[in-house]
Order: sequence, then C-alpha cells, then structure tokens
Amino acid sequence: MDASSARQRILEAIRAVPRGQVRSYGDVARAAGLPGRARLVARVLSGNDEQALPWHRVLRADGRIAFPVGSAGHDEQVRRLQAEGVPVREGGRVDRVASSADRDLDAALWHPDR
DNA sequence: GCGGTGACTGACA
DNA sequence: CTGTCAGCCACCG
Repeated sequence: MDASSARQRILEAIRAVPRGQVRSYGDVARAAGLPGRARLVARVLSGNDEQALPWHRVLRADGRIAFPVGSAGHDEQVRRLQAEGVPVREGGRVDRVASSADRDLDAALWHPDR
C-alpha cells in the first residue's frame, strides 16, 4: 500500500476512538493494519491540520502524553481529555490506556467497586 | 545514497 | 522509579 492510503487508514483509526477513551500510537497503528508503525502514526498526527480529529485521545504506550510537560501541546491535550471526562494525573499520565478488544475483558476481570 | 531526527515501543538493567 | 538500546520508517539536508 502507498503512503497516502496508509495515512487515510490511520486517520480513520483515530476517528474510530470513542469519546472518553484513549489509545496508544501502537494501538492506532495496529487498528489501521500497520502493526509496528507507531512512528508513522506520530508523523501523521504531527502534520495533521484537521480540527475535528480527536488527536488528543492518542497517547504513548505507557499512558503518558507524548508532548513534554509544560509545552503548549501538552496543556492543550490535557484540557481536551479532561473536557470529555478522562482523568489526567500529574505529569500528563492517564491510568489505563484502553486497548479496544481487551477493554471488555479488563472490565470483566477488574472490579473497581471497593 | 547516507546520516540525523522524531507526537514510538518493548525489553532489559 | 529512571535510563539505554535496538527496531522501526518517512522525511530532510
């Protein structure tokens, strides 16, 4: 596949992330049919201009925001996440980065009520 | 063609 | 927890 169609798939995968959830770059790449291409996802995002794209739902695999703490991008991302109910801790960390299919299993095994 | 550079990642120390 | 490293690959000078 060529670069532009890969780009399209990535944008689709990002648009598919539900409100209130977050994914890692690697997750998005996999969802786009491009396993192991997290850096490509990052590249696409860095050049993205589309305002409607939920880019703020994409974090690193360790649950941290990719931008350095204190940067404009970091602050903006924290704002957008909190605006849709995603708790962001100190240092721009988000608790459990939901990974699509595992989410239900996780929810079934994990009992937060306590 | 070649080396440096990332909104990255998983393994290991 | 922090840091290093090899893999990754499109882009740029």
